[in-house]
Amino acid sequence: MNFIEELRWRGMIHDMSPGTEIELEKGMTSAYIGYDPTSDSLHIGNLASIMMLVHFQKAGHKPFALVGGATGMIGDPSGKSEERNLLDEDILRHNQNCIQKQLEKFLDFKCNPNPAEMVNNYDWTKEFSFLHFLRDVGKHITVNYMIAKDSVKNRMNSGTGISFTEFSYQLVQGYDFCWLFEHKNVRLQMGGSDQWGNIVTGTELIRRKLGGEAYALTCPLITKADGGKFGKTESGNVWLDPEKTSPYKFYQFWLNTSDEDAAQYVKKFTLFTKEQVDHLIAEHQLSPHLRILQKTLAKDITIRVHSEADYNAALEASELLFGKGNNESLKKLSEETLLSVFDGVPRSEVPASALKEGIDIIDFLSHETGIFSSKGEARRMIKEGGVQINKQKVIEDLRINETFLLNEKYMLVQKGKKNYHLIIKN
RNA sequence: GGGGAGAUUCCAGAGCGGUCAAAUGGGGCAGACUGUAAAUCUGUUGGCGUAGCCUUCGGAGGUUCGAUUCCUCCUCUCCCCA
Repeated sequence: MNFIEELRWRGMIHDMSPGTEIELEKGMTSAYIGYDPTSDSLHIGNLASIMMLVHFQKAGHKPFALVGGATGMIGDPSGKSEERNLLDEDILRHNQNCIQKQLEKFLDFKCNPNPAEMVNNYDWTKEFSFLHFLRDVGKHITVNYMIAKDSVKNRMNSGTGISFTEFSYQLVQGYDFCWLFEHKNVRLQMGGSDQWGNIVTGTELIRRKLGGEAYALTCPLITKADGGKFGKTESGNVWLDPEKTSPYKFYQFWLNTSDEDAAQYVKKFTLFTKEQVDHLIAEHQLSPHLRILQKTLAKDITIRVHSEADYNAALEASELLFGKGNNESLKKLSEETLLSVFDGVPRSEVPASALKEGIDIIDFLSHETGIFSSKGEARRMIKEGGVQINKQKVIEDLRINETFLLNEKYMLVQKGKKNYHLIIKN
């Protein structure tokens, strides 16, 4: 199965320029995708494009990951319109290194003959003078052409307008493609469907400036069946960096996807073959309550992004918290397992002396630990049966003391079904 | 510059002198059901406490026994005519 066919059955093609498939059939081709280096970690919103590069490399082509040190400074009008800050070079390099480390989990940067390669457009942009840019790049593209782009048009019609800087964005990105075409023989740029306009400016620039033929391929935006935005939770982005999003939370994110979404995500985010995926979906439909799709999806992605050990820990934690876990099984845990299971769960400390005397449950849940922002809220939730300590529901006139401690040091407070809080005796 | 409308608890949006911590809907949170789902149903959604009290309805004053509701000024938003 070739690259395009592979993407096609996975539903990862939104649009591509004519001739792309023929070009790829000619032999090993190079393609690139750009990443924003404004953070030192990628998030799962980047996952679809990463997978495009993975499939690309697996099909025997050479993938390039570009970090947009230069473009990141300008701000792409296709996305949100907030002003961006200039990143200084040190941070930029740091972010680039972190991003490369994450990409190494997916792409092979060492294999032959098609190792992945990382580039930073800051390298060929930083010395580029304004005049030089106007003469060398701006001359080839008409303003009429640029204005016709949806991203620009929308902003021109809106009350806020568009700054010259952001207007120029497509030229800077287009120049990247041009540069890579010339110096790295890159023939194809890929990305999310929102990047189509920018990518095509690149192919246009290549045609006019270099007389070359380059191609564009985009994948659809990842959607959720309920219309919500993919990749966001109440607590923000889901990051690939375990420091920012713990493997447990990461695993939970995928486990909690809806049936429809899971079927879509298995195709897009795992490397299972078409037969395997069809089989999984069929199996899931036979017995949806087993949630085979979600479990397989969560396992596969967690292992690839983190590790087998992280997956096992996340699984263990999940079973303990949602499955057969009860007061007894909690008490049996060693301190080490306890801490690893609740890694990433919010914590607060309580002085040993207070526990010795005993604390009123309401004070304990509000002032003492900050789990609830007011006593009323704590009281209300207890009445509703929404508070558990060490997996046992609590009542209002309870006093918390040392007998509640696990391993003589910890206490697990649960607000509702999914919100855990680890209390540590200080 | 002239004329008009409005600013209410997370959002939308009622209230138009006491019965208003403030209708209703949405959202959030929780409970039941369940597959750690969806749908549905129920409860809850200022603080302290559970008698009641305290701080809230753009800001500052005023009228009144009493104001979210009336008056004055200020700030901001929107609409129409120039």
